[in-house]
Amino acid sequence: MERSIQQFIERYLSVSFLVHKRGAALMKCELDDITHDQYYVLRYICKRGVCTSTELADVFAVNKSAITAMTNRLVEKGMIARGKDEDDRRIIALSLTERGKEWLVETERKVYQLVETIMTKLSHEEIEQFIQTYEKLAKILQEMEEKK
Amino acid sequence: MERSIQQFIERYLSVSFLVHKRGAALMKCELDDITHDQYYVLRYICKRGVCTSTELADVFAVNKSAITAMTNRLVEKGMIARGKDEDDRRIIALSLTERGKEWLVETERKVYQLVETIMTKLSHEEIEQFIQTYEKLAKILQEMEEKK
DNA sequence: ATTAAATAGTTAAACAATTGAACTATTTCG
DNA sequence: CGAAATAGTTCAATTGTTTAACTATTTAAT
Repeated sequence: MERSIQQFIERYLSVSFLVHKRGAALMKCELDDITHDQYYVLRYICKRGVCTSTELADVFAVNKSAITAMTNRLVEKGMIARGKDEDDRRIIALSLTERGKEWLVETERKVYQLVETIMTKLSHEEIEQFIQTYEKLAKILQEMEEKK
Repeated sequence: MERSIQQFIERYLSVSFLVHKRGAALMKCELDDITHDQYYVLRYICKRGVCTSTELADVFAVNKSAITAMTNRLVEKGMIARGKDEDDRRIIALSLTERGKEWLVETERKVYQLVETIMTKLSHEEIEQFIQTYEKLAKILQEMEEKK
């Protein structure tokens, strides 16, 4: 293995886990009663409008039963609702409740503010480049999973 | 809030969680019997040679009791050992056992190989830039926590 | 048209990661 | 000395996760 690649890997492994952990810890302060993971599920459902357990399991790369447990908690908290699909009665359609929508709008405001205070310490060019590469990585990982 | 910053934040939130989740899922395949989180703790202890619970709790931004639980599991698995500090008898010195060292060497080989197949789809310049920005973020997050 | 296979989701048992509060043991310092 | 600070553990509770077995429904092959 090439020497420089090896150093990249070492640096990447060291830094990526830390940023995720510390980022989650900071974010948690803004997420009253909802966990970090639950926040991302709510975000995803909001963006899609309606979605299924199977889709969530695919996107977040976990088993469907993990999604069942998670959505149970979100239903209990009044953030999402389970609906029916008339075309295929096996399907449960997940969507945000009014309360869920309100909570998310309010929380996004706080989270955006937090992320902004961090991002504005970098130049626009640097952020743009960073996110572009991040998006490439996401695409590569998705393709790798599809191959399996 | 500036329009472009807002878009950056949206893209960053969407992509960062996914890459972490999917990356962890892929990595899991290489980590026989050890979890993703445990792997990073072993890596950290290895890099430091010897370290304490308090240090781990600070670095990974969790409570000390989370570290106690985790190190208990790693001790049970024979990967780390608890030692004594002669100067200060409150301190427990954590270090890798021989078995832990061997496991880590073998696993790093596999993990590096995995990360390499992903990284080599990007240019050296792009990787370098990406990791540099990542390291800046880590530093910013650390400073924010120290202020609190 | 009937039946076998595939798909969507749930349940239950088990484990890992985490928090928070209460606790022990040790050290530091006014 | 005695109070405060520090290092770590314990315990109860919650969350996220996997795996295997399960129900209900749809698709597809003969």
